[in-house]
Amino acid sequence: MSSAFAEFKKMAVVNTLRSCQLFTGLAQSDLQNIADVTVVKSLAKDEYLFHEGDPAVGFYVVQRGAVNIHRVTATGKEQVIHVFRTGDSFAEVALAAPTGYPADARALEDTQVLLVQKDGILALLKRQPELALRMLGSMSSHLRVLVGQIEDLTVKDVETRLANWLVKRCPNPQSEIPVKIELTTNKRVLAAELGTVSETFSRTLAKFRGQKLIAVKGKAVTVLSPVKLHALLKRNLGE
Amino acid sequence: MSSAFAEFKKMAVVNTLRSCQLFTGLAQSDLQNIADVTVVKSLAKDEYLFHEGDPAVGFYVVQRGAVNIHRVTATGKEQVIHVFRTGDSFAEVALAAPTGYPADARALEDTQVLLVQKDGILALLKRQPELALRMLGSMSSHLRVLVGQIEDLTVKDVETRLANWLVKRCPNPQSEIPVKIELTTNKRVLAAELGTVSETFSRTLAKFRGQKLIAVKGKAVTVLSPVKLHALLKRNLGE
DNA sequence: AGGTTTTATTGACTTGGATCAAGTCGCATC
DNA sequence: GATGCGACTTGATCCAAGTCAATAAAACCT
Repeated sequence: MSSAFAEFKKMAVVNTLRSCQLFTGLAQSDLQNIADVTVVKSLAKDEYLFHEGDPAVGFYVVQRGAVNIHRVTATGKEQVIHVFRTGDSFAEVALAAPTGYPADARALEDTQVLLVQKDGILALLKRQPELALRMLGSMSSHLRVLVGQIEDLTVKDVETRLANWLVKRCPNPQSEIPVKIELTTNKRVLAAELGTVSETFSRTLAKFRGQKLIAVKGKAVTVLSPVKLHALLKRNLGE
Repeated sequence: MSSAFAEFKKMAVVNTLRSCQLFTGLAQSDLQNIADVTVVKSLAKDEYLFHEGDPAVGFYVVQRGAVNIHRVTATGKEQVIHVFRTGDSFAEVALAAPTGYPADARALEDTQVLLVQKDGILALLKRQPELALRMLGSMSSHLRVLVGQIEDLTVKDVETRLANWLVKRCPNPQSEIPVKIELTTNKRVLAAELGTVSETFSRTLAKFRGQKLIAVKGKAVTVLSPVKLHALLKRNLGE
């Protein structure tokens, strides 16, 4: 029975792996090989997955929930680097690192992640150069995100960052049709993701509300006119 | 003769590759294979190597000089992401990316770089999984730098960033012995590297000068007491 | 329902650092 | 040595956004 149950669990893992960007298009046999070196981890809300400096045991794929990657400074301030959600992979940096993880990881809600274990996947990579290229690709896209974020934090103001965030979530930024966006986290976390504090976030929402660009009702933000918000964004970036 | 000359050039390339962090410990034959897919590029001061969005033809190793990686915003402001110098590799992101380069690259002085061509190195990586792992390692260290930089930009003020920059350049931060640091670029570029403008940079130097922590004479900055500067740094980070 | 805690909003105040505007120094070229 | 130009310094001003503080509004209990 234990074996049948194990088979079942492995299938579930394979399915999650397949849905992950990093592994799309891989052959079933490859996915099964990866599943063999993978373990499932459950995290309660606010539980830490790892801390900065912890020895790197592998990288992760989010199966359910959300994981906040951040750094804590000596002053106790928390700088959010990224929030990863279902289907995202993170901490690939672990594979190549002689040192530990470069940041902290904490579950924002009840979460399940797959830990793809370092030793196992490294052995696999040696036999599967294609897979190694994929990992390179995944890390490069994370690099891009970071590069973009550095630009964000230094040159754009909060208004621009929020406008950008909202526009990104509109199916068609050229449209006149209102778009309702349901916030998946509380506003303090969202503010941190945008590199600011909740008060400033609140004020900026209020400003947009005053300009009739959005309407807010609890956790639901409605972009009244995507095209107008998009215009404001372009204006802010433009000159 | 042409063949003998080509051999000589290849040897020079191999030597540069070997001195690059990314390739340390590789077998001579591997290096030669890489050299075969590499071309040398010379850049005059201020010449651009590539622009954001340019199709990625490969990644680079600095043989001589310095390359400034930056982004230019719509407003014309330039945010320095990193300055790479002799022996550094950069734009490895090119290998895995379907899109173009994510930033601009410009020579800060007369510079020579090696272009490791995408197609060639990819074919090589497929045959040499070990090499792929090394590249993963290199990218991960870049990722770490970026993560650190995000923290720097958001959490630390200019005074702290400059103190950190200076302390890093002291052989022994605990020492009482003055250390003379020769600036390799003009102060505007240096200010940009630290995420600020030349005026603020100037003021901060002046502040340190007032506290007798440093002495400035042209392009020579002397840290009068590394241990005192280090103490200030710790104090700033501490609380 | 009523009380308690968490989360959001708004106002008043403060500040780091960017920007604008004068200088000043260094040094190359005629 | 004059002149002119870029690099640097210093002063004055302004603004975005963080902090502190006081509600207000939800969410969560028994």
